[in-house]
Amino acid sequence: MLAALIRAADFTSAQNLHQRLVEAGERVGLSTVYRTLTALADAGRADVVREPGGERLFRYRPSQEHRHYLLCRICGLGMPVDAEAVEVWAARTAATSGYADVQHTVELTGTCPACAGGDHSS
Amino acid sequence: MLAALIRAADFTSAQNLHQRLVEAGERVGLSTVYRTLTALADAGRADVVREPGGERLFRYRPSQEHRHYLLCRICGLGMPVDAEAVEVWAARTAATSGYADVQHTVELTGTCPACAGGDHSS
DNA sequence: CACGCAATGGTAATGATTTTCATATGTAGT
DNA sequence: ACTACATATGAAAATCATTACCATTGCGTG
Repeated sequence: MLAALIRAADFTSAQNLHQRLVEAGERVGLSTVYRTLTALADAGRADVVREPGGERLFRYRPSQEHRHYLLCRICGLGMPVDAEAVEVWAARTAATSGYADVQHTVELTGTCPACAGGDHSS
Repeated sequence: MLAALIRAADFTSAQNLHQRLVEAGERVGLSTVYRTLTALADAGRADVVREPGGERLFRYRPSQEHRHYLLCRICGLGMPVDAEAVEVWAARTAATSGYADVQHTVELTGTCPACAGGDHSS
């Protein structure tokens, strides 16, 4: 199942992943998918973003570092972005705000070149 | 009902707002609350953030500009932050990414001075 | 082999949001 | 003033992802 998530290589919802596994013949329960995904996220080996609809999307992360992504609103293609500036800004804001233990969530969404310039209308 | 949202002065969930209205004697349906809140958000007169639990929180915004907030994880107190750096970064990232129509979501969460240094343990 | 223990999977419960639909409210036209 | 039509409203039902339960399975140990 970890294999499946890695194979997905992009942001996937628990529902979607489960469905794909079942269709692939894997005998796995929705509960287990959620459990594994949540565990992965807790362990810091998966990134989580929240879809407008409220659904949570997971993506396997081989490395240890904190990442941010730019997701295509049409096809869902996710692209890691360099968020150094945001990290710095977040740290500074945290420091000057008086708030403690500040965490941040940054999500970019757009239309990827393929979908944008694209001919999805033809 | 708009009055109630303004009176709240801080991030409030639709459910919460509705409950408060009903308790205040206002005869209003949950549907209307959602409708109004969504309309406000669409019209750009309300900010929306998403709670970890998946709940949507709304906050009235008098001004027209795009804002970002730092929310206290304990008491929910929201504090507008200067996100100029993020805006710039987002714009630049949008430009270099090849993605079109890039939007961004930035949420900071932390523990506000009152809750942090606080004596919530005594 | 019996026992315990943690992981699993199916199902029911939860909770927020959306949809539906019949009703009330209001407006314009006659 | 009265009817016709559009719009906003509220109650309840439908939806959907996620979580909680619980009986069952698989496995290692005594």
